Amino acid sequence: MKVLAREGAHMPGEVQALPPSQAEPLSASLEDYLEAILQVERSSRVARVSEIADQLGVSRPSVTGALKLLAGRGLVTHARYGHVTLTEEGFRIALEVERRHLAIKDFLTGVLGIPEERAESTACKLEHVLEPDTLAYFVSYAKGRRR
Amino acid sequence: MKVLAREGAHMPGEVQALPPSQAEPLSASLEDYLEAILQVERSSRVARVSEIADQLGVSRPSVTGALKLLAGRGLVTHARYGHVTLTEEGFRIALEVERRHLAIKDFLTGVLGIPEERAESTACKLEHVLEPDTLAYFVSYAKGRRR
DNA sequence: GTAGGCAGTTAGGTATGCCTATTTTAGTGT
DNA sequence: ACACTAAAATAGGCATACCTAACTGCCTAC
Repeated sequence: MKVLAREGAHMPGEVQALPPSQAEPLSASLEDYLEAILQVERSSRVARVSEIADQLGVSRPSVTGALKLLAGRGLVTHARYGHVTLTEEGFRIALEVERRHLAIKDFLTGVLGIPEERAESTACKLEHVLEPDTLAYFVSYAKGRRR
Repeated sequence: MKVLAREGAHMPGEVQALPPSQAEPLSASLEDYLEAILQVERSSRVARVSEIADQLGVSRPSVTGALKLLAGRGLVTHARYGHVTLTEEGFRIALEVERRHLAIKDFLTGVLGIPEERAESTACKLEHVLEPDTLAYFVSYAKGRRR
């Protein structure tokens, strides 16, 4: 019973000189940063490093580092000592992540009856783990049940 | 809207001179190793490093490394160049992990109708993410539905 | 009894993601 | 104008979890 290779596995076979500008899926962590930036933008108009840090419960240097990666992929704009802005593409992805998050949370509260707060934190984790078409099963089950 | 601190966060506040022999929850990865060892033990009587490596799709050195950690926590017995055996405690945990895995898989296939193979790989990921009492909601929902 | 071969270990390295401590910068108040 | 402060960036580290390459030890076949 052979199990699939791990996600994080290091595959030096096909070397990839350039940084993963596009393509290559975002890590769970970077998705979280995008989602957090979206939320901070909404509540504060402009996103600043410290707000993002507070939102995610990480240190500011961690945010700075993540922003560098996201900027490298063209998902955020971020001038030194300046504000953080989602690019069009970054915004699109952030919305997508948020959509998944809400769908999962709805399932957990609506179908399973898990309390709000627990559903929230669980959704945070599930949203990075469920493949899109797997998530679709959750969504359509919830929908069928509502009908 | 403050989010909880990340799981992997480095918390040097309370220093911990000794290695995490007991206490401290196992990482997802180490749980996977325990589960894999259990399965290999069942199919081969004795677990060997290469079988565990094959089972998980990782290299042999990765297994050796993980075994060192698990042995340090008293969860496996592992003589250099010898067989790997789960201790009583390791066995208990491995069973628990497997139980969670199966419960999740049952939910995915039985309730949501997700196909076997996809349910299997999804369960692998969910099993490390769902808190015990959250999992209980999944289980009891499936049960209520069966009735 | 010894030579190979293969399982297993060690050595060393990469990637991610986080941290603290320290420095730099920009904006503000006087 | 300039000093101060608070935010942000660097520098340097640690933990986890992988990898490849190279070495070691065991066991078997001759």
